[in-house]
Amino acid sequence: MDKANYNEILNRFKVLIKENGMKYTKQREVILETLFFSNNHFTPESLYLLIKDNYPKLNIGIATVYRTLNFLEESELATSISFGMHGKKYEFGGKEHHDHLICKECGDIIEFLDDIIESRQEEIAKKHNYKIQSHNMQIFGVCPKCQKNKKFKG
Amino acid sequence: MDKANYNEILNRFKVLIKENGMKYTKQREVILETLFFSNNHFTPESLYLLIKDNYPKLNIGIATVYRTLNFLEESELATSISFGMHGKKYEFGGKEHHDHLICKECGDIIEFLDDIIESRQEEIAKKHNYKIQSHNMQIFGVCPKCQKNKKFKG
DNA sequence: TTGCCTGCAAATCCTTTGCATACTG
DNA sequence: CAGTATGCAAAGGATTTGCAGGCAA
Repeated sequence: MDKANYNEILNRFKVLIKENGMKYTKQREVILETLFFSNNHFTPESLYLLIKDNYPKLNIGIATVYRTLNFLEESELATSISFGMHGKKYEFGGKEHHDHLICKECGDIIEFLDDIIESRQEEIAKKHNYKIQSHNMQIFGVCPKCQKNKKFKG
Repeated sequence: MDKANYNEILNRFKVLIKENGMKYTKQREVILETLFFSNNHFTPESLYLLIKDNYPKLNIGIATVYRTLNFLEESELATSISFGMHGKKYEFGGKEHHDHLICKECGDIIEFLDDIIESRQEEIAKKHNYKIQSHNMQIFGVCPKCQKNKKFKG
């Protein structure tokens, strides 16, 4: 399932690369692949480290990760969220839109989608004559796990 | 009106300063004052430049602006929002909670508050057993002014 | 073979820190 | 007068850029 889905994404990626007069490289492929399959939120550095781990034979530098993430974001194959504390994180961008519930203690992230909030947002933008492009909402709190830990600590 | 309000804030600020064994300085006062009265969203640098402009006799360094903004934010007298493009911005924090509608072209910001969204957020956090602390929502779009400009350009 | 990509290291940007001096209380 | 705050400049951390060699087309 995921696999089939991925091939579609990979094709879109290849087309984008060709359209931009760029070249298809192993590094670029691996970055997209990791974003897609790990289904996680990465800082450029954490993504870089994971790739080094998973593909020990592949030579990769962090500059390439930055460069590729920027390209992927422009192409809407990656999305970034920036939240105060834990820096800017990227995730695969081809998923359905969703928002984030973030633990301020451990940085853990839960994704959610709420139709009511979505439609209110549209209305608010319309009310102010803004042409809505995207939006981005984060709820910050303490996750159940960290609430427990805090209790034990004091 | 604002003036009376400001005195209250200023008192709170002075108390905070005393409580923390800190000292009341002109620089700190001017930073709070500017945040309060300009009712605007500032990067540390833009705030710094405005103050230099408005108080030519006052000697102020950007390090002090950073230091004071950090203190104000901890004390909840300033709030920051970070949105991808236009960096991290601070605003006076004593206002009622609100969210932001941001123009991606010119960085213009409209504040809004929507009760329905607010209550949905509480419910979502509760559903996931998160202890909610804060949240932060940005809608990105193009403001009416920039929509017009775009038309003329192309 | 051409010219884009890469890793590396240097450069840049933003923010914080160390230090000597200035000022508050 | 003691001890904090300041401005400046240097240090730090994150991201971008320049370059010489490597690889895709």
